This record gives sequence, structure tokens and C-alpha cells, in this order.
Amino acid sequence: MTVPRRSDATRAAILEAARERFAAEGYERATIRSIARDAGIDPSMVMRYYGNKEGLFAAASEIDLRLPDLGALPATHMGAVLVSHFLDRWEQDDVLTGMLRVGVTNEAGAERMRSVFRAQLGPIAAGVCPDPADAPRRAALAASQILGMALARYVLRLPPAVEMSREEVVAWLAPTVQRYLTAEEP
Amino acid sequence: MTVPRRSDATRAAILEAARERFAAEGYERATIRSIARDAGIDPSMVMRYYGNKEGLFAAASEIDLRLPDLGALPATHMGAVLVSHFLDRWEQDDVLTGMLRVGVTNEAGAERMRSVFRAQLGPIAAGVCPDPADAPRRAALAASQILGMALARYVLRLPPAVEMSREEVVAWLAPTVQRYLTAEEP
DNA sequence: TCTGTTGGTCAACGCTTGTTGGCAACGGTA
DNA sequence: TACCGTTGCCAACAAGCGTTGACCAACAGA
Repeated sequence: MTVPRRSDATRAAILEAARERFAAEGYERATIRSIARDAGIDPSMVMRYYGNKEGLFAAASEIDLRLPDLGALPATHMGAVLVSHFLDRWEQDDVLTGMLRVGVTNEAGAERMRSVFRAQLGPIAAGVCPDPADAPRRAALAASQILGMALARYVLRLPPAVEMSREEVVAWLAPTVQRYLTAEEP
Repeated sequence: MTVPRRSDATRAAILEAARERFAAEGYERATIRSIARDAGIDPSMVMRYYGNKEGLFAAASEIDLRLPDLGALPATHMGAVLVSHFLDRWEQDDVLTGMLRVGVTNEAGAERMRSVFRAQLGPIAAGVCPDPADAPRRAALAASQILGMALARYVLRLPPAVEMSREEVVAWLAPTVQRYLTAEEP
């Protein structure tokens, strides 16, 4: 489909630098100049390849949560699997921290988070919760707990949240998430 | 102690405008010029009274969660009272949304959130959880759920989280928060 | 070998930002 | 009345921003 171009390496370097800067500093403070410097090229190249700063952000913030298929595993383990998966993703990929940073201050970032939520978390919830009609609500509840922990642990760095072990976090959060997704009543 | 000054009204106007701007736009996008315009004075006045932008932010982001005394009420209602209280605070006072916005992108803002957490939520947790030694961890867990819901509902505006009624949110979150604070084991 | 396309740099633009210092009006106090 | 600290506005500063267009070097196809 798309032919490989001589500039692919540069484009990739720009994207990687952009992801890191957006993740570390948020939308406003991550400047095109600093991203270009990280990528070792001229700022004008960023403009040529991605149009403008918003376009660069859009390209740099493509997100795949890589959610596992929950239908295949016993309902009793679902919470633990989900929480554990999210901790993994968050610790390996700083695009997620970036998404959080940008989603909070920038409307385009918020919209990006809403669409990721809708397209990737929604279907999962629909597959496992008792009444598919309120799957979105269940998904939002689960998201609130998972995002909240990510916020406390990886962005705000509240000391007790940082010091907890992975296992502790999973042990505490799993029942919560599982209840949000599968319980018949609050 | 402090004598009333002729400029008190101006100072207050600046602070109020600053709170609104920081809450609505975050630290970087809330400019001194826009704050001064809202307050109906010259930008240089902001500098004279608050030194610089960081000083203004520090003054504008004094936060009192006004947490109720949980010791006085039955343990079974604790979660509901807490969640309900936070929803109230968040809906009445946009400084809290501002704190969240700024805490995510700005290190001074994050430190402010950590200190509010330590000074105001910590003691409450210490008073009600079984082993005071792990009160900070309990408090962090409760905070993660409450902040996560605030994030989803008031900042990111995930549609299902916005559409839920106050009562629904309380009904779902209360057992979670209560478990984090008082349960013997995860 | 010539020619058109692509990858890249350089210098500048217009604008906004936080911040500064000078200067005029006001308001108590002596 | 004369004075002095306070309050406020104005104009400007240097720096940084996103963005643009001219220009050069390397390549690919004829």
C-alpha cells in the first residue's frame, strides 16, 4: 500500500521524540523545537511531515490498550487480569502517561481519551457485564478506578501509591474492578 | 495581625480570576494577562502583589477539602459520606478541578496535591482504619478511586461518567472506598 | 546526462509570554 | 500645605513560540 520512503527513519525519530516529550511535559510545554532537537533534525521538518503541532500530537498519540479477551477466562479472575494488564501497559509505555497529561489540559487530548475509552474499553465491558445496556456505565466505573490509580501512582506520585507493590495494587483493585463489571447491583 | 489595605479588593479579584483560569485552562495556558483582564486591572499589578506566576499559583491554590469528622458516625456509612462529600466539593468549587489540571502538568501543582493529601486525607484515614500503620496506603487507595471518578466525570467528561446521577455514583463508589479504609484484608 | 522529486537546513516572520521600570494620581499624616 | 507610601497604568523588554518560504544536496527515472 504505502511505499517505504527514504525519510521513514526521520519520521519515526520525530514520533518517538514527540511521544516522550508529550508524556513528560504535556501538550503546551512540549515544544516543536525541543522535539526536533531530540530527533536531531530541524523544526521545519516536523511541520512538513505532520502539518502542525496538533497533527503531530494526533500522530504521536495513537493508542492501543491491547486489552486481552476477557470472555475466554473465568469470571472470578477478570478483575485481576485487567488491573494487572493495565499496570503492565502503564509501566512499559509512557504514551499512556502522556495521554493522561494531555487529556487533562487539552481538549483534543480529552477527545482522544474518550474515543479510546469508547472503542477499546466499551466492547470488553459489553462482553462480560450482565446487562449489555449498561455496559458503558460499568466501563466508566472501571476506568475511573484504573485511571485514578495511574494518576496517583505514575503522575502525581503520591508516596504510598508509589511504594505499594504491584501485587498489593492488584489485590486491592481487582475486586473493585470485578464488582464494577459484573455485580448485579451496586 | 494584618492591616486591611486599600488594595484588598483588587488582590481578591486577582485571586478569583486566577482560580477560574487555572481551573479552566491549566497552568501554562492560563496567562497572567488573561487573569489581569478578568480582574479588570493591569498585568503588572499581578506581579507586584504576587511576585511571579508561580507565586500567584501558590496563593490561588490554597485548598481546604473540609473533610467531615468520620469518627463520629457509624462505620457502615463512612464510604457514602465521604464520596458524597467529595462530589459536593467538586461541583461547588472549581479550585479542585484546577488542582487536578495543574497537578498533572506542573511539578509545583503535583507537590501541592501531595501535601493536601498528606495533611488532610491522611489523618482521616488514620482515625478509622484498623491498623494506623498502613493508614497512608488506605488513604492512597481511597484517593485513587475518588480522584479517578473526578477525572472521568469533571475533567475528561467521559459521557457515561457524566450521565450517571449523583446517587448512582455514591451507590457504586461508597462500598469501594469503605472497603479500602476499613477492610481487614484486600 | 539531464531533470524533477525528495530530504534537509537556514533565517526569518509575527505573535505571545512573563517580567520590569517609569510615571501619574490618590490618600493619609505631619 | 507639603510630604510620602500606596495604587494603578503604560510602554517596553528579551525570550520563546509555531510557522513559513527560500535555498541547497542527494537521489531516481528518463
